[in-house]
Amino acid sequence: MPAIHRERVLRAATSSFLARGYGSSVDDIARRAGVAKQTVYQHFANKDALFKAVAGDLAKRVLIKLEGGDTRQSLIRFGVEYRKRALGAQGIATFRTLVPEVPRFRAVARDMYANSAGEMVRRLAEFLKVRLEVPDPEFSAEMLLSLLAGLDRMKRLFAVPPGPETEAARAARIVDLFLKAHQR
Amino acid sequence: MPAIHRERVLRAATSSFLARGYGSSVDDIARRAGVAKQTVYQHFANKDALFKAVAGDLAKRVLIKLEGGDTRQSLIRFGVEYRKRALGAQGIATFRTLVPEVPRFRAVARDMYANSAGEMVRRLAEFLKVRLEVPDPEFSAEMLLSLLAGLDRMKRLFAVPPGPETEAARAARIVDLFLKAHQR
DNA sequence: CCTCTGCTAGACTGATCAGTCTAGTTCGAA
DNA sequence: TTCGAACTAGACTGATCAGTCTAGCAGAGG
Repeated sequence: MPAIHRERVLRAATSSFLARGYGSSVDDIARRAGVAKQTVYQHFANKDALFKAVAGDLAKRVLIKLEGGDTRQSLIRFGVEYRKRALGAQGIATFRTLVPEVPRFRAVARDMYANSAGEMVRRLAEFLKVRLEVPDPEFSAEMLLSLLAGLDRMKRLFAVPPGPETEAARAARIVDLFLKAHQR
Repeated sequence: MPAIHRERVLRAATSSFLARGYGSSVDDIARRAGVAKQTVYQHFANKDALFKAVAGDLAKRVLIKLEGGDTRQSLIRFGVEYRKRALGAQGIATFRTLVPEVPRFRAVARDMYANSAGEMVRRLAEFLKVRLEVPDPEFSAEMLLSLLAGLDRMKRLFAVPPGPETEAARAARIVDLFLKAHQR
């Protein structure tokens, strides 16, 4: 089943689901895509299948590369970028859309975690193992990600306005705390 | 408007919302409460009002006291308890229920944050100020809470099975990392 | 005994929505 | 030119649900 409008439907579904959660209607998605409702069903068996396709796409948008150079500077750059994805409007909307539906899509949800945060842990652990010779790199990686997007994500999720600190300053402070905890 | 069955309705609504999110029906809530639908509407103007009442109650269930004694031991006890509330089945269900509805209840959501995580930050900051003479107690408190329930909450939310480490061991490890970062 | 309040059962309205169906149109390839 | 695949508009079915309405019951205070 070759498909001309599949991509168009997928993009529309993504923005519709992000805006209104799983509850957004197939009619709305078709309208946004500028496509007949029937066309949606030509490409996806049902709403659940469409949602899974969207969710799979969304998961991969968090991924970031860790670059070389000075360790502290690399981690700060990484921190700023990670926070931008995880705490930005789209990251938060993704969260709101996916989290409540996890119980109905457990397997997909686990895959999504593995492809996003899980993959970040792996990359970061590798970096820390080489740079800091940490005894348990995976644990340390998880702790750094927790510091970068723990309570701050909660604040965004609960509509709490952010403090005055710049993103760069906050990332630097967090990285410094993390590095201090890993001094010999 | 004195009210015999108000409490009963509220409890039923809590478990219904936790189980199926805001989408659970008023009929279901009435059935769980063993009460006529009309009775629900005698106590709450509409579904939104009922949801807000439930949400307000749920928020306060995270609160924990910090006890005296050895600093490290106090923090570990606190950590274990906090993780139990934040990462336990009910804490996760609460999260799933509230997070997607925040955009429709921004003011309530902010209050809920202030009464739960926000209040924990205040108490913890006070404790750290006295015990560790930390320069920015609020920042440190936020970082400890992030370490305790950052990525691990994500894992629970995305149905990732937890590792083999016991809760006590993990809390201790996290507290030790936190304390190391705050040595003079 | 009477009345008022909180309650009950359950029918009903109007809206939304997933998914189906009909009856076509468009266009490229054979 | 004919065929078929991908598409269109829009009507339709059946289900769910918030919220209203009717009619009536139970029991406590006066």
